[in-house]
Amino acid sequence: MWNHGGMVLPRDYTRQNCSMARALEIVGERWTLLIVRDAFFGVRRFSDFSRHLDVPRAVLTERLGLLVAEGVLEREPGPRGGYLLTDKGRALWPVLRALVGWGDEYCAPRGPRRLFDHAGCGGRIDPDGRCRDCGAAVAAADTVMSPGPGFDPPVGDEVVTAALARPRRLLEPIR
Amino acid sequence: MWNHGGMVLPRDYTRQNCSMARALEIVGERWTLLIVRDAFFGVRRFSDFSRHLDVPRAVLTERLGLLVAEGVLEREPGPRGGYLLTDKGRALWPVLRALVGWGDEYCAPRGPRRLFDHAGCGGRIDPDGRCRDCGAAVAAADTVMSPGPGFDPPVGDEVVTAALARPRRLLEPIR
DNA sequence: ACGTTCGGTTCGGTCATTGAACCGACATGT
DNA sequence: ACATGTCGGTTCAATGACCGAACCGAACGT
Repeated sequence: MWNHGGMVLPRDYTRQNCSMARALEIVGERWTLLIVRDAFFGVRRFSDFSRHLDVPRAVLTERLGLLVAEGVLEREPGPRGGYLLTDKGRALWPVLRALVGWGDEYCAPRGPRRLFDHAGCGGRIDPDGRCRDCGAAVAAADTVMSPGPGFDPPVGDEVVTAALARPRRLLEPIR
Repeated sequence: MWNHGGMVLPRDYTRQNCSMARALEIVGERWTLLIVRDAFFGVRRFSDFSRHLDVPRAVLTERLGLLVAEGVLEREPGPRGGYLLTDKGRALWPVLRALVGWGDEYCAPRGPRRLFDHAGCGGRIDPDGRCRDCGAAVAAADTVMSPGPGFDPPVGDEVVTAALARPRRLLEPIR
């Protein structure tokens, strides 16, 4: 393995002299952003990430460890504590929102799969993160996510999949 | 190889029922977002991407081919035509801006490496893409990028690296 | 005409990812 | 007490992706 605890110049985006390259060293690997997305959706436990994402558990172990080491997630105290987003992790919300917005516009012929509304006033949230009604920049914690027209009803009976089929406030734990 | 020209359900983020997973199928692989970033910076030619990113040329060939196949880039006509961002590609700018903003805030102790200003009125552009002075949402084509306090002066003498050390308007070709 | 650059392709070695099996600690049921 | 299941991982062999270097024909510079 390449990193974990040692020096923190992994891959070799290093020479790029660009903050995006640094950011991608942390969240640019396969599965990582999907793990962070699930954390925004309220997933906190190893087994829930594993079942919902269907990622190999060895990879999940490595990614969660890296995200904790980089300060994106933190471990809940206790023997079987979950993984929670830190401030640094919650600051990734604009990145995820922008990616979802792009995917909705160009990769979702039946329209958005998930809609994001401002919990305060109920207005739809624009692609750039502003409430269409009150104009405020809306944080993840004030965002309510509901299934959109492109949403496919889930087939499995997992707790996580089922929970995401109903309107939910972001960051609220699923269990 | 897994895709290229055939059906378009590569990897297996497929079951995720989320536009972000679809987006990551296109731009989530190693190097891809850095290639797109360079395209915003005005890079158009295979050899310039290759030199500036120091990516293996076989990988660059594959990534450029995939981005063209997905409609993010298009090929300039002619024998040695460059790679240009399409509308779909230019729509990725908010994603890159958000990533750069996050990296600047959490991975750049000496401050931002690149500053983004509104070409119209000269105001700094906020992390969410608005001009601090005039309040408008600024498109990439109206953005001027300059070196910031965290910028390290380049060592090499490549055309691309040298060009990025001076203020430049995004999407303007480097040569 | 000649060397150089461009835009790749091919190749072997290395590294990462995958799916499956395995594991101890803990909880639950009977 | 005992069995059975869940949780949070680790280990392993096989596959796939990536890397660096070499090679190649077509276009360009002079």
